[in-house]
Amino acid sequence: MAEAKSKGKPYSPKDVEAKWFKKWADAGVFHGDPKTDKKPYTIVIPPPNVTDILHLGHALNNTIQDVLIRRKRMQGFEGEWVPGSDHAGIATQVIVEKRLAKEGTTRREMGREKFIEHVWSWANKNKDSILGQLKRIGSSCDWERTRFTYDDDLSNAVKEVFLRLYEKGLIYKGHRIVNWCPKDQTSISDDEVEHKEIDSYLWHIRYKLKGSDEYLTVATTRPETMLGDTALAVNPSDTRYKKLVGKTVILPILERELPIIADNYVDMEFGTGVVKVTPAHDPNDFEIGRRHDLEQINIMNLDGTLNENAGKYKGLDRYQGRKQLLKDLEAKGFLVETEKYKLSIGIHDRCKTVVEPMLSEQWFVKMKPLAAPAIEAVKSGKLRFHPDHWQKTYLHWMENIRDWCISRQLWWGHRIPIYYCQECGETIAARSKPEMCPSCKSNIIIQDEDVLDTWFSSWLWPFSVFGWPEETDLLKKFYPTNTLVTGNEIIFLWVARMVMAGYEFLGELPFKDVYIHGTVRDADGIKMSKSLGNGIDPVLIVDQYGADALRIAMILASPDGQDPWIGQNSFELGRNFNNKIWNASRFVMMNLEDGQRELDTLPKDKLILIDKWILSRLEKTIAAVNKSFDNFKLNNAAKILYDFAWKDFCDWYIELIKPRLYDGTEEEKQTARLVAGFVLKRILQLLHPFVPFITEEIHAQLVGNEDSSLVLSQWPELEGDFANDELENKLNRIQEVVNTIRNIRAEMNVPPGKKADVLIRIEDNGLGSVLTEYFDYYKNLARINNITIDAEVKKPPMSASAVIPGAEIFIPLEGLIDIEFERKRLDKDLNNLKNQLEKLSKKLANPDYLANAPADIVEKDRNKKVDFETRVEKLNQNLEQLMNW
RNA sequence: GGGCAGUUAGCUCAGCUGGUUAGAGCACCUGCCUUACACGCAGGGGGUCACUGGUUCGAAUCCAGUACUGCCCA
Repeated sequence: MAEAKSKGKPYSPKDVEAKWFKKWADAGVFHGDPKTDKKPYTIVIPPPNVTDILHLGHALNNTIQDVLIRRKRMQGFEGEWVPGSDHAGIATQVIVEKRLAKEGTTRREMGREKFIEHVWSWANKNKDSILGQLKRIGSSCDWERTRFTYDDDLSNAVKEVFLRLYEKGLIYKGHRIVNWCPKDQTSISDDEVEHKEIDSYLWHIRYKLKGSDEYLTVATTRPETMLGDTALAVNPSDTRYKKLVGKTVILPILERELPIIADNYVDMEFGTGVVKVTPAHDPNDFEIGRRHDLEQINIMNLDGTLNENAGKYKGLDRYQGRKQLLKDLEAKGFLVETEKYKLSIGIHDRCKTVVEPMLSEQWFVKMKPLAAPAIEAVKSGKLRFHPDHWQKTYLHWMENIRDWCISRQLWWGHRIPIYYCQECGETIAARSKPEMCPSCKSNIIIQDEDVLDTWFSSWLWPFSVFGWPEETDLLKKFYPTNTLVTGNEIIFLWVARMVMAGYEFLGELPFKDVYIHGTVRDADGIKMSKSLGNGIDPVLIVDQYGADALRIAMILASPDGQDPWIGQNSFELGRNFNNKIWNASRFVMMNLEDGQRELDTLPKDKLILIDKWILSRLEKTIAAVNKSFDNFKLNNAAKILYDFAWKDFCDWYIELIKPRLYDGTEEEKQTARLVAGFVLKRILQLLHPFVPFITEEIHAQLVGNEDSSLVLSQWPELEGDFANDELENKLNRIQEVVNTIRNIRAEMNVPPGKKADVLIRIEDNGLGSVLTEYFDYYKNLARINNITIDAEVKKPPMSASAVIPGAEIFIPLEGLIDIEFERKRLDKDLNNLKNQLEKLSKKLANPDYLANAPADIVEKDRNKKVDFETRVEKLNQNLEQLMNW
């Protein structure tokens, strides 16, 4: 098999991209100037975790930010896009610990200081990789202002915030049931717990009533916690158990005595209506315990094994203990039933360990007071989500906000700025370690061992990156930021908290628009992530297809707020598009004489229909693209440009100007060149935010000057007087004729090399004159030899025909025509038309329709009907004639 | 259990405030290396718009309900 040959050379992104990124960086065009008079447009990057390198999900996130800010720079804004990364407390520590385990050591063996050093080197390595990846996809960040959530100045902000909230009484330390991860041995916040439904059991266990042979049966999903039971509870209005309240039961195995109490929390319908109460191991039981002043018995060690309170089960892991306990219960006749049950369990989102509700002393932030302005911001429309339905999610969370557990029993993170006097027990909040205790003057002072939740630094990101709490120039110029671009999974964890922090510490919201994009999935619809192993490194795609291909493909594949499915051929689409633009530009440049670099001038009095048409299309395209941007519909904007560039400009305009460029007069040539250059330049500008490298390269070649950059050029303006429907319609008629002839030729198998004669019988004089006037321009598109356009045209024998609105087209095909085939073709058209006509006739015969529908719609349908009727008639005639051949 | 999305061609998706002959890309079929582009050009096949009701002269589009899918919260 002969290999398909390619004549031209396809666009090769490699050198172009490296060259331009360096030029931009050297010129400092991404470095926002706080002293400028220009209006700022600020974005802070959602700092990627240093746990790992980036995948395509991040590529989408950052491409969107880049597209937005590049356009704004072109519109004359001072752009400032702050890049950086997040130390990602637990996540990073977990990963480093895993690696240590492989090397046969642990962090405890290593010690705090050495371990932290270790994590730093890991973090630094990934930080560099991440920034490198961002650069490779073309991110126009301010690389001189890269930040890390664990940097000194950002840590300063964290301390400041903690102390302010502490002084305000919004941070408190409390004994609470928290989500405990036995594997990482730290508390985690509610928002770090994933809920999952699993198949489990409901165990029915009976407790003996003291001084009686009666038993009470309790149903539980976590039988091992019974070792910490301190009561049984029933609903006070449950008549079944009313008389038992106040009595005592004997806890099986451990044989402790437990009171029977009444509490409204108990659901009479669930299980037997009797519940065991374990205040130290369940949040609801904790509350019951508080109300009834019950003892709290902790039966578990921090690693999830059972402690001395568990009696003979001491030392067993929680699940081993459960197994053993159930065996014993069964042996002694306490286990009365094992029922299959669907259970929802909490899992630590970072390490996937089942979370244990555990009583412990932790630091919390009171959230209610912080939420109020953050709710108001959305309700009043100052803060907008795109797509806007996400505001419902945000508001629901905000309105049901719970206190935030911020302490973590980790080493990697901001140490809590709280000190304890070892002599008198005084708690001291301070920026640094106090010399002596303010109350007893002791100098034996130690700092709280715990660190802060990683989000306690992230929620300050929009201002901590600019040096807050210092009142820096940067802060004044670039805060509040404009747009936050992120995924929906961190609306609570991050977005909502940033809004609260913005209002609390700066008195102003941190951003005005929140653009929520979908989560990238692979070709099988599986969410892309490094831990699942289906995460693709964007750099691999850049190497293969180019950054521009990656970018435009990701945008085109990302429906509005929905999850995009990204497979290999997604990127081919982008590469092909870039290649198309490249070649179209090469064509235009080939035809622009070397000295002729005028891209902003139009010879308005020399324009012909074709030129006016593309300018009209251009103007409408600019308007539509702007509208899409304003509504944060980037996918739509990209699609509009894709279609305009490929279909209108390449497929039609370029083809339609070839006759002028090849055979026209000097003036005609010049007009075509000027318009082509004018439109091409604007295509490049409009596309530049999406595909910055290739557009910059073409533009430089076009103007013959590598210093003239698109980055700070103007975003195309509407000229205002080009858009013209009537004129577009005229060109559409020409396109229809060309399409129809092409169709006939293809269906009748006319060889492409053979030019045909065409006869057109026109009814509509307007159409006739357009077709006549522009024949020279479109004749090659339809491969026409001679044309006859006249109202009196007679259908030649042995010709194929087609009927379009206002005209009939005949192509004599002596020797080529297959009459049977032609009959079938016409039949198909005829049937199609007849169906349409029938529907339309019914509609127009309906008096209700005529009475209610707007006049212009009815008028349109009437015209359509007339057109259908004449076309049916003509098709019939043509069919009849076929019979006579 | 509550909430939020979604269900349109084999696949991934457009289709705005109801009136189009329901579109695109990929895949598929046919013909073409036509001096910008085979990463291309031209043509073609393919959809009872999840289902059931309702509103309306008219519904892929609005309303209600049902089913299924995904996500979030409890």
